[in-house]
Parts: sequence; structure tokens; C-alpha cells
Amino acid sequence: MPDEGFDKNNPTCKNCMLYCFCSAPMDYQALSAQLLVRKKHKLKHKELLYSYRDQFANVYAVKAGGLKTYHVDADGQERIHQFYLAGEILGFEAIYTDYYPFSAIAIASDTVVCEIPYESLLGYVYSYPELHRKILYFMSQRYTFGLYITAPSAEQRLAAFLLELSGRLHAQEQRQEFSLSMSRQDIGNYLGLAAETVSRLFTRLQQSNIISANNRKIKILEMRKLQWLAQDRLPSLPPHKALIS
Amino acid sequence: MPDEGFDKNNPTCKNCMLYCFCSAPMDYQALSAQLLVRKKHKLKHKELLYSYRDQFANVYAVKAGGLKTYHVDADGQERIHQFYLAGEILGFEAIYTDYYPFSAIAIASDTVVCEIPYESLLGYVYSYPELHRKILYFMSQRYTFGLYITAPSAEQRLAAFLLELSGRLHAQEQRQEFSLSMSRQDIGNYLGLAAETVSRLFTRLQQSNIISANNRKIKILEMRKLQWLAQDRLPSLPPHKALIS
DNA sequence: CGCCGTATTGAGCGCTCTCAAGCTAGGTGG
DNA sequence: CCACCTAGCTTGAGAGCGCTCAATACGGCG
Repeated sequence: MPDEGFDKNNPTCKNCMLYCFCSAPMDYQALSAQLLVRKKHKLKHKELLYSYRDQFANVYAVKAGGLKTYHVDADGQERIHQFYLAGEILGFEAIYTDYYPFSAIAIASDTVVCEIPYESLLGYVYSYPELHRKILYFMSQRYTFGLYITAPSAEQRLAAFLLELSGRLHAQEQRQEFSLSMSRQDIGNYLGLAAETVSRLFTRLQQSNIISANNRKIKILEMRKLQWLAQDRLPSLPPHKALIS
Repeated sequence: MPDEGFDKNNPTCKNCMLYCFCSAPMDYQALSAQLLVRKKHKLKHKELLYSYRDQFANVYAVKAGGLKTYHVDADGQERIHQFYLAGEILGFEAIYTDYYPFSAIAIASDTVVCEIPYESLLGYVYSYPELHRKILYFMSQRYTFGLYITAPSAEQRLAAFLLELSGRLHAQEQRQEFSLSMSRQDIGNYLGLAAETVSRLFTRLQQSNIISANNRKIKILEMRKLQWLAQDRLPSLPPHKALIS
């Protein structure tokens, strides 16, 4: 269902990667929410945003909550492709195929996304070069995610995953303390591990006093040790905040 | 060393994803090789194209041979991020960081790449909307690669990897028969497996008469069986040829 | 308060890793 | 042209990590 438009005091808007465009400062006037964002969707937990093979039409900026994209293989097993957290944009993966190659589903209740028609987004690119760079920037950023999912040990994978999440959530929360929007099952699926293994690893990391983990609440206690476990599996990246101008 | 420019009869140019621009038909005149491609580089096996942390300046279209991008972790272990085969373009991963987040190295002798300055490429986008779509298309395509690297069994990973390669090489060779440009070690590294495991799998797939593998020469004998092993781990994708117009 | 999805914990097995020893092929130099 | 040399590939044996299956505990939501 459609929602009210852009609100520059809304914290979910402040964290959005497209904030600088929706906030319509100076010469970006034309890009105010009414133009760029067609409507907002509120999604409940496990509510589908788009489905595999749907005709590609929109990309979506995540304002609150989170989503996962996934594909169901021949066994009926779900394979998670990517997570999309508040401030990130999904849908670009469909440019290549012209239909969505994955399904996208909310992993948190109260997930809110802004629907951005792709064709109109492309149209604005010519008037707003900065928007163009931004799009390429978003798409490029994804390339650096998930480098660690082939790490030889489960511990390395989870450590790197937590560090990546911590970086991606940087803009919104404390770097060392954050709340997982995904289940153990989903983490395991994404990392190529059984959910039980993920659970055991959380226990182990807590016993070593490297993190504390109360259900989905994670606090990184020993950042250095966690980085050591991850073995520099992530290339050091600038916080994306820097580009939000 | 710089090389002669675009040659529309050169098979390596014909297979390039940017062929339609370099071939300069009609209104794309301005995009002939001299403008889009600054120079060509010939690389020997294991010769570096760019290095981690180098200032981002160019993307590179692979005309012949192949490359891998990789990152060296804290253990000194190489972690392969992606392979780039003839007709594909690398370097976009650096947009986000403004330096190359991985190193790129040739995995075949006689690798040839066309150097395309990113800023000038961006400049042409405004005059040639089709070029813009193409760039987004290339970048989007990468999102669909490597979905299978977290598959639970090694056999599934390798089967899916071979199928993906077969699709990516479609434009250049027979779909069922192709030549691997990467070593067993590299395949294992990419798939999160030991090289020995990869080797054993090749042996096993041969004994089942699903493929034949003489060193780097691969022939898929039973496509259906290979797809069954891969468990539909790849979303079905159109051959990129279709978009080369 | 009771339910159901999620998380934890345990036991035992099997796949893949490691280490190690041959083998093959392609390239080099005599 | 052939012998050597080296990197890459294959094959084997044994160990260990993570998976499966199963039972129990937790916690959010009605």
C-alpha cells in the first residue's frame, strides 16, 4: 500500500543511500520523492516483494527492516543470494535478464521499501550525473560482498560475515553492536553451513569472549580478535557513509 | 605495449561485449576504437594487470585469454574473487572504493585486454544511452555468477561451475566443448575446495561418462546429468549473446 | 498462557582436507 | 632431437570438521 512521501526528518530516510536525492537540496529539486519514488511498500515478515521470473520494472530502496533474495533449486532447497539492509537498494540484478532472477522476501516485520521505477531512474541519470555515479557505485559495492563464503573454516566465514554486517550497518547503529535481521538458518544458508553449525559457532565465540550474542542481538567485544579470525578475508573498504554526501 | 586498434574482422573483437560500439555502425561512429579504447595490453601468463589498492582509472575488456581477480588474506593465502573470460569486462568493482579492491592477473598466455578509461566511458554515456544500458547490463550480469559456491557438496559446485562456464563461453565456442583457462588449483580456490578434490571430481565425472576431461579440455557428454548434479543451482539465464545486437 | 517457529546442544557418521608420493605434459637447453 | 626439469595434475591413506538426525529449550506473538 502506498505511503506518505519523503520525510527528511525520518531516520529511515536519513539512512538511505539515496537520501541526498530525495532530500532535494539545491539543483536536485526535481528529484524529490514524488518523482523518484513512486510509492512505498510496507512488508510483513516473509512477505514477498517480487518473485523469480517477474517482469523487471523497479528497483527498491530499503528504508527499514531487511530482505533477502533467494532462488529455489531442484531439490526445493532455498539458496540465499544476498541480504539487503536498510539504506541498500535491490533489484539491479534483474537488469541482465529483464526479469528478476531471484525472489525477494522481507526478513523482518515492518520492512519498508521505496519503489523506484527503473526506466524513470535511467531517465534522470542524464539530468543528474551524480545520480548516475551513485547507481554505478551501489552496483559496484555488491561486488565486494560475500568474499568470505568460500573460506575453509566455518569460523572464518562467520567472523567475516559479522564484520561485513557491522560495516554495512555502520551508518545506522553502533559499529560494535547491532541486531541481526536474519535467522541462524538464513546465515547458515548464505554461508554454506548448517544452522546448527552457526549456532555452535555463536556459542564458541561467546565462550572466547569475542562477541556476546543474545538471540539476534550481537555485540562485538574483541574487534581485533574477530578480524584475526576472519583472516583479512574482506578487503578493507571505506564506510559507504563517506559517499552519502 | 600499445597495439593496433579495433579490427572488425578480428575474432577476438567479434566476441567482445562492446563489439557493437567498437564496430562503429551508423550513429556510433564517435565510439570507434580510438576513442573508447585507449590502448591494448598483451599479457603473459601470471602477468599483473592491476594491483590491489592501485588508483582506479580504467576498466578492461578481455579480447583474448582470461584473467582472475584475487585478494591475499592475512595468511598469505590467495582468494580468487572472479574469473574474466574473453568478451567480459573487469574493473567495475573499483568504482565503489576508487581503488582496485582486488588484484587482476592473467591466467593464460596471450591474454589481450582493451584499456577503457572509466571517466571517458562515463562521458560517452550521455551521448549514447545504449552504451549506458550496456554497462549496467554487464555489471548486473556478474550478480548471477557464482551462486553455487556454497552448495553443500563439492560435486554440485563443480557441476554448476562447468555449466556456468559453458554458458559464458557460448559465444566463442561449442557449448558442450571448451577449454578451461584456469588450473585445478584456481578452480578449487574459487569453489572453496582443495585442488585434489577438484581433480578427484573430474575423474569421477569422467568415470560416470558425464564429461570427458583431458587436462584443460572439457567436453560435456551428458548435459542433462550435469544439470541434474548441479541441482538447478543456477537460475536459468539467457545467453548474453542475445544482447550483443 | 499456550503455541509454534527459532535456537541450542549432543552423538555419530561421512565428506573433504591434509600430507605425501607418483605421474604427466610442456618448455628449456644441450 | 632428446633429456631433463618443473609446474601442474592425479591418486592414495588417514584425520578432522561440519553435517544429519534428534531431543530439548527458548521466546515472541497471538
